[in-house]
Amino acid sequence: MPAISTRQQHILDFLREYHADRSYMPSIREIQLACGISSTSVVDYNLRLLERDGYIHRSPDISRAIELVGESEADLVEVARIPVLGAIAAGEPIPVPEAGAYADGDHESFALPPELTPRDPDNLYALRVKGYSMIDAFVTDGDIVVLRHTRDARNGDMVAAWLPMEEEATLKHFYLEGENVRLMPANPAMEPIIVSADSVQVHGKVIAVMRKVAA
Amino acid sequence: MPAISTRQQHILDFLREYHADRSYMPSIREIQLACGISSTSVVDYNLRLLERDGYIHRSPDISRAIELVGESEADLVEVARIPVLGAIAAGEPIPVPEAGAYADGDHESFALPPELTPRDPDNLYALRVKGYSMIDAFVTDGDIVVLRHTRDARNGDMVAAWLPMEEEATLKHFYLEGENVRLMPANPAMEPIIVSADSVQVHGKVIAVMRKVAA
DNA sequence: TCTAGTCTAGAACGCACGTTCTGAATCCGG
DNA sequence: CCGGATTCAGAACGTGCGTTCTAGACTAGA
Repeated sequence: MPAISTRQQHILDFLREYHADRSYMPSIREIQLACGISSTSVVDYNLRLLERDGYIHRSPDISRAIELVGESEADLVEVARIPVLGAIAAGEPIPVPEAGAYADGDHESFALPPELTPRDPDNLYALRVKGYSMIDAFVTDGDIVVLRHTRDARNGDMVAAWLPMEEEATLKHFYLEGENVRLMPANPAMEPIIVSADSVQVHGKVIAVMRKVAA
Repeated sequence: MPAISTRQQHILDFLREYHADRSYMPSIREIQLACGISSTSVVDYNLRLLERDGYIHRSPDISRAIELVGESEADLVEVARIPVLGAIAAGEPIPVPEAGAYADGDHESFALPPELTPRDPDNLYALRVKGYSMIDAFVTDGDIVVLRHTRDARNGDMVAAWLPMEEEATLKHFYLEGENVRLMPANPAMEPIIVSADSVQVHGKVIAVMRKVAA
């Protein structure tokens, strides 16, 4: 990447700033005005140099057809926004997603990285873990668990379940065995729980877990 | 959001497709051609309706100044791309980031969500956890740990450390106490390790942990 | 059937804007 | 000191492109 004059740097900065507000690019004359340049030909001249050096790309005879190559455009990734519906703790009922809670900004939201996003990013929501009751699932206080809202789990899925009898929320692997449900901790050293199928409320499948340790 | 005619839907689709290739918007006449419309005034008419209904935003008298409101533009988030340098396991040395390994695509990369991104996203890298030796840090096989490469940790930081004497890699909270270093498991039920300061290689601070449980 | 509303056409207008031409500073190695 | 490369100015040209005017086609309700 060749060196760059201060005037060219000034133009590049203005392009970025302008594009951040509107989503289109400035005209030659707007660049001229903003950068205090006395002639459109000078703007054109410097834009040619910027294109030759690979900083921008232009399409001839087309208004505002300047593209910033690489940089910001490549770091932009489409992510799924997931609402954080509340907290999940051992002794408290699990917050239930109301209809229409997924789309809009009533709740704090969280951007799931593409690597963790399922093919079908619908019906996803997140809960903030409160307390240390779920360490057997390698989940601790402050973690964010991402769930898919569904009532039917398949064997082996990790689910968020509410046990009405025990009044307890938990994260366990789910196995349906006849009339009963076996809830297996992820940590094999812990004991499984076996309850009747109708005394388990499956709230969703666990898709991902994320934890911020430090800044 | 009011209903939308097929012609307007056609125009919206073309706007998205066009903007995906180039990063600017088509002119009225290009829309006319692409959508098989016989007059520029019809394009203008439908664009007015689309703006009235909140699908797009236009700036008068400015070429190609159509903005798609909400949707894709809002779901695009700037994320930090972090290289996954390798695996971290109990008995294997921790991979060391070589100079220049951060920027480019020699390695698999991972997009850290903005909520977990520190103010200063430099010197970050990620390791994939192999095995079950770090469950005392609530980290299990397959997890991704995000680290900041630094040799000096402050007390209380969770660090990735290599113990040459024991030939062991571990994730522990770091406390410097005189000549010694106390390494505390995140799980208070486990016992701390105390070693001399010069027999600990701190490889980095743990920034975040993420885990994909299911699709 | 009349009429108001919506949608479509064709054409022309006029500014917006990329481009180009000429010429003058400024910089630099020989 | 000099001749080429680089950068800057001013002006004019030609077209890209948003806008507007007029009017016809099609629907739906009175």
